[in-house]
Amino acid sequence: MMLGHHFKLFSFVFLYSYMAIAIKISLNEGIYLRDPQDSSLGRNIIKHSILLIEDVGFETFNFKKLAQEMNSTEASIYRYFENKHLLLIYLVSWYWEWVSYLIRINTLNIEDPKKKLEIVINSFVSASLDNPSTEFVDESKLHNLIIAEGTKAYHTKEVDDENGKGFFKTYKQLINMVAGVIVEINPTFKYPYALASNLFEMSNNHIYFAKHLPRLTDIQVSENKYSEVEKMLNYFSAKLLGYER
Amino acid sequence: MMLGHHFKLFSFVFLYSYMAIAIKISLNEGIYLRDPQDSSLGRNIIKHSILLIEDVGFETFNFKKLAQEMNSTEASIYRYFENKHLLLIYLVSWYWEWVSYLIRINTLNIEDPKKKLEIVINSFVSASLDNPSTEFVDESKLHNLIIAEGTKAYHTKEVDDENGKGFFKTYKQLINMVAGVIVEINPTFKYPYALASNLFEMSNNHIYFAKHLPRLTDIQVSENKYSEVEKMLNYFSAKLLGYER
DNA sequence: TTTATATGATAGTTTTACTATTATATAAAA
DNA sequence: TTTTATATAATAGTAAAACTATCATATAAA
Repeated sequence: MMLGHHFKLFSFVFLYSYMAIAIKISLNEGIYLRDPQDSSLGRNIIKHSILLIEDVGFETFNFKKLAQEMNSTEASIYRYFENKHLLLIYLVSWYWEWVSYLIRINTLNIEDPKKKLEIVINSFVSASLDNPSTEFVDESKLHNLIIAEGTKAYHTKEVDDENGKGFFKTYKQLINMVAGVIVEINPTFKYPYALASNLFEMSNNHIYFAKHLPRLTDIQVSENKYSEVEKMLNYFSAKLLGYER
Repeated sequence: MMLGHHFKLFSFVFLYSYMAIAIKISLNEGIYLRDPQDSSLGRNIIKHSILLIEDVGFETFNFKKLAQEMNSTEASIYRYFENKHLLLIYLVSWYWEWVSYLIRINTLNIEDPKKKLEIVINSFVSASLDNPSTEFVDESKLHNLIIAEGTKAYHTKEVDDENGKGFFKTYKQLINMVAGVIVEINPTFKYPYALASNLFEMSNNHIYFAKHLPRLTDIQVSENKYSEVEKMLNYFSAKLLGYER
């Protein structure tokens, strides 16, 4: 039993350091003041900000409440992020990077681009499920946050300035990868980037609509089961790119 | 000359009262404390808030700045709207109502549902152009505001509560009308509401992308000329609903 | 052991988001 | 015409949000 406990602890530590090396998410350094992945306080900021924003909404979320929630201080959080807007960009970027990673590993041995696009769509819709990236990021909660608040990261007056600094590069790379798959399926399709970004945005939008404004969509969701959204996006893609399913 | 002046004034008054009767936009009364259409101060709030939000962005916009801009006081504005969030809902609702109105009058004598959908798409894309609704609402600026800030009206923690109060009814009615056209074109199409809302959101999104994050789209826009967006949306619709263009 | 660095504790400033009060102008009712 | 109701302006104030600054202490690196 003592040995068992010891082993468990060891495997946890191993798992953790493996994760940290293997898929440490690398994000634009301009987003943060100090890399939150490099300290337990930083990881706590990420962890609790996901929970708190999801709970109270981005508008009512602030660093004071976050500090209380994690038993730290406002000033300490300000040493990691200039303001809550940049923290949101960090979280959203994390999500984009995570979805990219999911798509990359799940399409590794896949040749058929139609099958690849199915995996892309499945990753958009259920990036929450399967393997978690790290113990401090709850992917399911993060996905919910993206669905409700994600577009606020780039719908601001600072978008051009921040885009110039490369803050949205991970999103553009993700869309670029998906557009590549679309072109593989149909090289004559005129709107690969628009379709790629639309599939991503539509996925989040219609999950949100199903939950809050159901008359704006046809699909239904129940308890984080998004199979109808997935079916719809696959249907749209097949129709637009001209293949049967 | 005296007569001329008098006549001009008269025609202005006539025009104004005609407008007020003919297309006074009726919006859910819960959105405002006092109907801004009923006083010149109220109309000034609408007029200047559109200009100011478009100029500084919704996050940095506040009632103090708005009051300065229109030579009034913060307290006076608060008698019309509880807070800036409800003012945004008002402006967004106005836009939805205006687009609905445009679609209604422009499809009045049209029989062919495919032609109707083209008019719908044209209204989504260029609701800014053609006839203005009233002299105090700059439709072109309002459209820009919707493109940049529109979805913030319903991406909040209050969405369920406010939806219960009917604040988003005009949006749902608009989408319902468009879904009706879609069903006319193809009665077997499984996602009429999703396609309708997606056409609307996609229109705004890709205009925004073209302006600020061009690598997320394939289309280009120049100086409020959105013909490429229109072409794309028509292409998407035709493909999805299975007809030639 | 020294020194650098991170965090906590505390306090403070400026701006935002309101609320309250009174005065005055204007419109409606008597 | 006078009274009365209502709208707006002017002013002042409060509470919270969004930071910034300082110093003490704990911990890690040199």
